[in-house]
Amino acid sequence: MQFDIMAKDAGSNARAGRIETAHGVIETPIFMPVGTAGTVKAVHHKDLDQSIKAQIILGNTYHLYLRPGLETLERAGGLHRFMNWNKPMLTDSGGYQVFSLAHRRKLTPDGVTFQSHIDGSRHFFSPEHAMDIQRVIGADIIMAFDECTPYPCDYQYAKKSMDLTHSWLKRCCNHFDLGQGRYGYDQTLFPIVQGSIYRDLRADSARIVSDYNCRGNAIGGLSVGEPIDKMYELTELVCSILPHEKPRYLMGVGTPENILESIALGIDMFDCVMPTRNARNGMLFTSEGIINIRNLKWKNDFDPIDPSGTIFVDQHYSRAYLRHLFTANEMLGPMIASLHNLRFYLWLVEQARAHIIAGTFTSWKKSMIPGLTKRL
RNA sequence: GGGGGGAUACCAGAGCGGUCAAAUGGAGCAGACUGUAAAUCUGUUGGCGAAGCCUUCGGAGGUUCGAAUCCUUCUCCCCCCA
Repeated sequence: MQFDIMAKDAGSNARAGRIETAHGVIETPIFMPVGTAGTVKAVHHKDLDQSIKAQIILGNTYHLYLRPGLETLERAGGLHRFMNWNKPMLTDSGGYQVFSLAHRRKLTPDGVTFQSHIDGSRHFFSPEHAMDIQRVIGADIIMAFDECTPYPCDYQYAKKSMDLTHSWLKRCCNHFDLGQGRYGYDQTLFPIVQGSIYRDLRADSARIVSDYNCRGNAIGGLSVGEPIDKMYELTELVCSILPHEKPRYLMGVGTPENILESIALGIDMFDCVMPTRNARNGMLFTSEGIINIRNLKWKNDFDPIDPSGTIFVDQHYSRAYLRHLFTANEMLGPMIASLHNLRFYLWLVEQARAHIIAGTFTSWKKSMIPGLTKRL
């Protein structure tokens, strides 16, 4: 994997770059649709590729390990071939499940025992195991196994959690270096900065992570309920410490506004379930404002879903029709909304990139924010 | 023609003398959702309001301190036998 910075914004820390992987190029800043279980929910790969223009998608170690399981993934020749997605892919390590499935896992210095949300069976994940599983899945970029620190969190626990993540990072790197890609192409490991909302912890973590000299770095443990200003403050701090010549990935973020603000702070990569999950729940993001398509006000609105939208569904279907699909619980509704939201997110980062290159990013961002946060 | 059952909020449907503005579903309306246990979850649905007050359980009348609940009658619906 290689990263090149093509342009830097004058008025902020935003940059436009290019990541080259074995499965193709990613132009940054980029948003990565989340495909937890080997599918970006409700979206065909053809649409993901040609209409949404996704450049890289996510998979999840924990979910794929449980289903379909390693044997099937290995026999298939890895997740790329299993799901027939030939572009770049990234897998999360299961570190987020340490947080989101906190009530059904047991954490020890050695690793985490999860109780499956599917059948209740118990499975032990160590940092080494997380590396092995991600080797079998075969994503181009894989993530270190961490504890996504919960919020709120007192200083003592935040420190302990961060130290644990660091000790696991060492084990991840050691184990990762011993292995190799099993399908004939290289994989890259990204470490993850933790430290909750504490500036000194975040700074320590950023320095420690930087020292591993990986080819890209991630910031985790944010957007877990802390005030948004805190998230920006800590992102800015961590970006100032992480190496500038390597891609920075802000995990789990966020709203369209969060993404533009974080690009300005120096983030290159994002992922979030928001465009897909919220789409399935009837929320559409547009440059003019946020639409809750189930609301009565759209019942007889026969205008296109998003007149300035850049995917076929935006002009092809009316708001009234989409509302009808949601009201009637028709599966086409969530499908259309998912196509719309993902294209909007990809369009947004494409625009950000173009404006960084053109030198107009800061003013463009300022002009965009009101429309991104307004409720229609 | 004879016998029986029933009418409850938008719909379906509990309740069968005070703890009932009335269970529970559905539908409706609104909100939430940030490295996906999520096509999920939460709130709300007689009227005005902060507690509280006011009008409701097919219509009319009655019994009672008190009625959605008991009695009389009217209207309408369903079932069975001829």
